[in-house]
Amino acid sequence: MATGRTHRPATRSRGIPEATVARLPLYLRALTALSERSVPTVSSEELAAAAGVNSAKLRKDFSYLGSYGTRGVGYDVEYLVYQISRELGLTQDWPVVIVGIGNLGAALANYGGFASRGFRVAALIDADPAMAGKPVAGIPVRHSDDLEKIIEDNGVSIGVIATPAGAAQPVCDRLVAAGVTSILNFAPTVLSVPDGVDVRKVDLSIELQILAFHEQRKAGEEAAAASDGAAPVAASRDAASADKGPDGDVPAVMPA
Amino acid sequence: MATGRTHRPATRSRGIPEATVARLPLYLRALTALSERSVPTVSSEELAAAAGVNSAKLRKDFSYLGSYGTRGVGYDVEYLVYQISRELGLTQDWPVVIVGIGNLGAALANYGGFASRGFRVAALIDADPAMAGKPVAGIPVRHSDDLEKIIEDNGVSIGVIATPAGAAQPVCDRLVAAGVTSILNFAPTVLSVPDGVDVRKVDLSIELQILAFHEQRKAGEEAAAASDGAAPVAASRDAASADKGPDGDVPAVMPA
DNA sequence: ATGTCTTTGTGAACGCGTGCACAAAGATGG
DNA sequence: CCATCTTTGTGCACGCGTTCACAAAGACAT
Repeated sequence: MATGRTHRPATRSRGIPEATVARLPLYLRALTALSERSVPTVSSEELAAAAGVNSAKLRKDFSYLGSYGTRGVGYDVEYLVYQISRELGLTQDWPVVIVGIGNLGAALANYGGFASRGFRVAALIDADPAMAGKPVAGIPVRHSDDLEKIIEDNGVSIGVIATPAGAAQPVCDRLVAAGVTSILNFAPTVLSVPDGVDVRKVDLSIELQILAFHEQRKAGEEAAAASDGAAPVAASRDAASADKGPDGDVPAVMPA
Repeated sequence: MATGRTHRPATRSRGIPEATVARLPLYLRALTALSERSVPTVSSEELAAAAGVNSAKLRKDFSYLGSYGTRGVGYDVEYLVYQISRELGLTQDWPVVIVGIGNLGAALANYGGFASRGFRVAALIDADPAMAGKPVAGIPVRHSDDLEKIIEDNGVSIGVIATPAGAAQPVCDRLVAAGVTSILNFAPTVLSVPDGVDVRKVDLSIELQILAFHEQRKAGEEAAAASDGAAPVAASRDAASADKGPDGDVPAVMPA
């Protein structure tokens, strides 16, 4: 049990590095698990292992929040859960709208982790009139004509876009015009937004392509040194395609 | 934005920086759009705008691949599409398995962008016997008993985990043991894998929490304009959170 | 009280990624 | 062939993030 604390209100709490912010939810998840197991305190080493990061990094991350640990003991789990929750803004309620109730949108609406931590699905919105009124995850779908009104009535500041690529930018513009200032974009498009609006994107296709790159590299390393210079452009494809066979998909354009 | 993770010290991917690799799919998408509009060449400035990045960054990224541009003109679109595709390993076919066919898994299976670029859903796998044989996105679901056999028969090296959190690590272990070396994890858990296996994670909850942090910060800055003047910068955070109104689930541990 | 032992918090060094700014390369026109 | 103009490719400097390593802080035993 943690004892006497001389915690000052963290004089430098402004300016938490972005990389640290991105890890706070990870720590919070690990801490919540510990809390449910009624673990009173945890060391940076243990918590770091649970969160899958380096312990020095974790300690430095926490140092941006303040001095919340006790030397020789570790961190009080409950206290830290609260501090991180507060820092992330999870002690308040965030109404969220999901726009585009297709396969993905429906899956997101059903996602349990949504409501678990301060986020509340205020409305599901779709452009298809046939969807209107139909309940998804227990919430009736609203037509996109009502988008602005829904945003305003519920004080929504976070929007999730799960529309097809072509509809994403128009939807985004409407969301922003209606007052949304944070957007989570699942559509495979680059959104352009005015200053002051945050956009984060989740892109399955990009993630897979990054994995494919590393996968190819691994395969190429095993298959000995297939020297692949930059100059011999034409037939450098033999590198790692042993079982490839013909593919008629290669662009014929090959400038000299 | 999805956050990539788990990189061992040796991240020298033939000299291409990780940050560059992560942007290549973005360039590829923009280039494909240009290609479909039969645009023959594009300048770094134009392409950068389309991809939502800085033009200097784009040129530096391309410089890691080689000298594929023509000064005074720009880049040949078709040629660049091919070069990037090859670099990312998209000129070959990547069989992929999706494990966990719930709401999310089904949505992923239906996702069009999957097959569009070298990725082929080799199998859908679920632990629920009632799901077995049932077609999802035109593909019959297989039971997880057959996981190892499916991996081996199809030469799968990329696995997608869309199971509940509790099942993710065991599934991951089985995938890795069966030969999978790249994993895309949608379950809200930190996966531990042996060296040589790449893991990328996509976590809706984390993305929302990051947005919430920035959202709270924006709200706090507006309120700071009408500040009382007692504690202008640092301690205003405590005051700001105190005015968040009643929220019932604050941990009791609240040291003064 | 004093010493020992554990663990935090952080100064400092290092490496990666970004953006600037410009010389070199090549196209284009006369 | 020469001059001019456009755009690439990159050297360089800077800032952020990571990691190391250790002094300081506190718990705990004697």
